[in-house]
Amino acid sequence: MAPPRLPTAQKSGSAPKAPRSRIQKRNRQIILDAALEVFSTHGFRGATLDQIAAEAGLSKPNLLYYFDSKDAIHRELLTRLLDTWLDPLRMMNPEGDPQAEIMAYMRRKLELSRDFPRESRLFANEILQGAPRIESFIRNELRPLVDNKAQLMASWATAGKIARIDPYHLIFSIWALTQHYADFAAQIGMIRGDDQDALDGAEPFLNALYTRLLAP
Amino acid sequence: MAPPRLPTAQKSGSAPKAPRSRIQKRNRQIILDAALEVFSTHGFRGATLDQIAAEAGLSKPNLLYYFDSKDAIHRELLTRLLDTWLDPLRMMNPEGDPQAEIMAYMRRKLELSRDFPRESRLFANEILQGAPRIESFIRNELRPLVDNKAQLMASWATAGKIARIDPYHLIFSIWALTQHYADFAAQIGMIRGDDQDALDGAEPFLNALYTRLLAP
DNA sequence: GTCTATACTCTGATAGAC
DNA sequence: GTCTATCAGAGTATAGAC
Repeated sequence: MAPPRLPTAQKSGSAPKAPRSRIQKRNRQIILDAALEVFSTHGFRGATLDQIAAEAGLSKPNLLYYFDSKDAIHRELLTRLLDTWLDPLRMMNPEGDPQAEIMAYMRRKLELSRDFPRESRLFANEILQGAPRIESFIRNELRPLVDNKAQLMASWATAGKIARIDPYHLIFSIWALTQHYADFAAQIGMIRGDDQDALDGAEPFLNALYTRLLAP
Repeated sequence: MAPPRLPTAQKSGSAPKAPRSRIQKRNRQIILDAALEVFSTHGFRGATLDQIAAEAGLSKPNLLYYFDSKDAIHRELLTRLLDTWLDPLRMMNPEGDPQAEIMAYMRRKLELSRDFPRESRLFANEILQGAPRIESFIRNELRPLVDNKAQLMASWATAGKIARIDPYHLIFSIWALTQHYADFAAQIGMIRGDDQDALDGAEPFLNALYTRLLAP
């Protein structure tokens, strides 16, 4: 029951890495899995190589044989994460049915929280720290995309296809409501029980919420 | 323009502390302010006494003259925070108008995010780390209160005073939407600009959202 | 490729002069 | 009450045997 995994980042601009054997790939992946667990819980500075090594079942120097430094491990995780992070919003189709498109975006984000809660917490940790490592990503990639989709939603509102609500806050609300189930899972688990039930109830609730909010 | 401050925790059960001079109180408060800034950004383990000392304008040994340890500073901040954290939900009045009571709760939470964003991030950091230090608070204080108010809201729904929606997810949604503006302020600032505008638009949006959601 | 040993820095905390 | 000096432990990273 291994957790699903984000695709390997393959930025076309990055220099080609040295070829890696199967054992290389395998161990790098084991390390990244362990590091994701630790970084997403404690943040960059709060995490230690000892914890990651213990989680990975490898020795600390062995970690540093596969990655140049603690920072390099963290950077690799962030790169893979950001590569996928924008996909749900990118997929919003200007030609589709406005209400259905927004509902589908919300559901894609909720699925991301369900399938990749650790990645969501890794992202949350970065933002809480002031987003020092991903500021350029937010300004140069996320922001233009948000501006573009906000404009699209504004045009839908003007056309009477959806209610006249602030598109930026609509997007923020989708982020807040979906990511909350991953980022605050510990709290929700202590209140509602650690079963799936809590998350199972989220989808119908959010469906009802956005159905009512978007109706013109 | 000092930020507003949470009231000093005065648990009736705690042992009376030694009397403190004015300079004692003043410096302890300066340290707590600095520590709140650092802990809320980097989490407990990511924060260092050096950072806190620099932020407070005091020497590191001087910090430890006023507090027994790094942990003691952090614990004091959490205690003060939790003491206030439940107030908005506690104030929800079973005798009041259902829709108005829920809207008022949402607004009180939004005000808390506006006035105490660092405290919100301190709390978020704790939850992200799995809530190790506040687990008993969540299980023994927050959970019973949430159960109680959820039951109240369920009765309101049964009586046809509000829409038939899951009361737990309704509460979670209020937490997610209001705290998001404090916890993810860095991201919102990079997308919408660091002005007040972003937060100013939040209240009308959330008013519209919950007005539509709660209507029976 | 993996391990033990270790260098070196950072961090929490203490001692003791003033 | 506040500071300089310093210790002990933890943390990242490297050297070098195997």
